[in-house]
Amino acid sequence: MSTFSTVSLLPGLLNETVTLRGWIRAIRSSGKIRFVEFRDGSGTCQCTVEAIHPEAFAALEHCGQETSLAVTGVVKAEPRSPGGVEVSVTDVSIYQIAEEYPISRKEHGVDFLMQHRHLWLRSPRQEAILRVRHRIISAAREFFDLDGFTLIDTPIFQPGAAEGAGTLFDVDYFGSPAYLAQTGQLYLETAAMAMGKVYCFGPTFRAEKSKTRRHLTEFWMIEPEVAFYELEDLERLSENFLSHIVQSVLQHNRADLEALGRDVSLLETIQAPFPRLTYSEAVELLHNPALHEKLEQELAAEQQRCKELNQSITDLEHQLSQVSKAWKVEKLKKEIQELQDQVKELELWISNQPAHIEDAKSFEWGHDFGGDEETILSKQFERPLIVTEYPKEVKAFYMKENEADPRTVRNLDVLAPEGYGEIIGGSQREDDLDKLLSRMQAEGMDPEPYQWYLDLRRYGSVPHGGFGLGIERTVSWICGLKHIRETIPFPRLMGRMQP
RNA sequence: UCCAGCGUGGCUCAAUGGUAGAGCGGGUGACUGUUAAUCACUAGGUUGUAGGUUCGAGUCCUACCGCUGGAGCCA
Repeated sequence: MSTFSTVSLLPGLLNETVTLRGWIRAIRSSGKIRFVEFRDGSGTCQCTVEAIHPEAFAALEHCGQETSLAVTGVVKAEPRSPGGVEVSVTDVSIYQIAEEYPISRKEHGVDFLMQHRHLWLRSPRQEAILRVRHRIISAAREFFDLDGFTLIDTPIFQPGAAEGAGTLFDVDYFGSPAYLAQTGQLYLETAAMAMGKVYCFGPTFRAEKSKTRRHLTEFWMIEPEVAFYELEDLERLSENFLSHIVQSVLQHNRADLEALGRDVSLLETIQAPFPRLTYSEAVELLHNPALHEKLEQELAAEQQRCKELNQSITDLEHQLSQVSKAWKVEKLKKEIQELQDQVKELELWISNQPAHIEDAKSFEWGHDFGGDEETILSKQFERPLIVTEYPKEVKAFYMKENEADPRTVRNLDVLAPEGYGEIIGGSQREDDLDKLLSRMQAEGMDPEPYQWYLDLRRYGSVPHGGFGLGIERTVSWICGLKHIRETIPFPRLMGRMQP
């Protein structure tokens, strides 16, 4: 047999002899037959090796989890196999025998898994997330590519700050200071003046000391920038863009989402148009007594649910005291553990919520929304929420002033549903040279290093704008994850660089 | 940076201040349909580090280190 097949192709190869190359996810032995849970990156299938093939049978004698091997055998429809298909193996060729693979099929702690991230990636859950991540990225690029955008790569070493300087990673660039990119935007604006519709996709770096479930120090961002686009155009672009991504994932990765336990019905509603609020309307909503009442009711309902969960735990513990079979005890213990985790999460939410409600009531126009305000606002809608026209003071210098209300700028944030927070931030850009200069002056910025950027306002300035989508927060939302660390193969977090 | 919790075998966890244990994983053996297989046997420990209290410390106290959760910070 000179050609190789993959697990994903097996349903189309019934009764044919195939050779697969991959790894042992698990192996069980039952006297004269061995069952190999075989994975090759394209999928998982069960392989059986019977003692009537003595060489193949013996070859698997001492093979542990993650042993690499090639198997040859006949593909059979088999209802007793988990996937409905299995390979009846006649030949086995071992690449390498793996001994004592550290990640067992039982539960592990976060620290241990993060230290073994390079091996953790082989687990079914991580595979599913990686596939969804890939789909999100390819759908995002497909959306722009089909709409006449040109990909422009912007530099990662940058001479200065586009955002707050306190959050830049500085590097020594042959004796001169340089910084890792926080955004490709300024460069992308120049490219939009050349190509009209452009986007960049690359890693960005933030030195924020944020130790939360939604912050990475290195994350990937895809940023479109379009000449002649104004705020309303950006709103439409963002909702069509997100809808396309979500629908693409639903079309291609439904099995992955289900493996992750994602409530897919919540994603099916994600279609343009999205709800829109101006910042001022959002502040009014936060002050609305009807909202406060709704939040109070929600709090009471969750407190009730917490009580019910505690009751269930008590019931299970009672059952536990009457059960003696080892496997049943294990099962009950696990159920109890899961409920206890839920209660913990719920109690945390319940303890934070009164302060969040107070924050909403006392929120003053002019401040930026914190995570709690974002969560409250986004939870009032099933679809992502577009919030526009924030106060000038809390936003970046390059954002275009709003003519109708000069206290605000022509920007937009898109907040993901279910409390996943801001996934898109962007704006129409200030295209008037004098206004841009006076804005920079007001921020205490030296215009000298930005002359190249200011040239755009000197030579054929036009209205334009763009936004950035954070890939990892999008993955987190679409997969329904609790923590952003699982959204990227090798997360860089405050205080964690290994492996 | 602040607050809280946790550090016990490779992993996940037990252990009133009084002889450190279990499950999984590893090893050996049994079993021709397993699904986290099952059953029997077996090896594996300076309880994060350094001090202190005590007749006696995994357990109490102090400091440090590490991790987790949260707060703050944050296109």
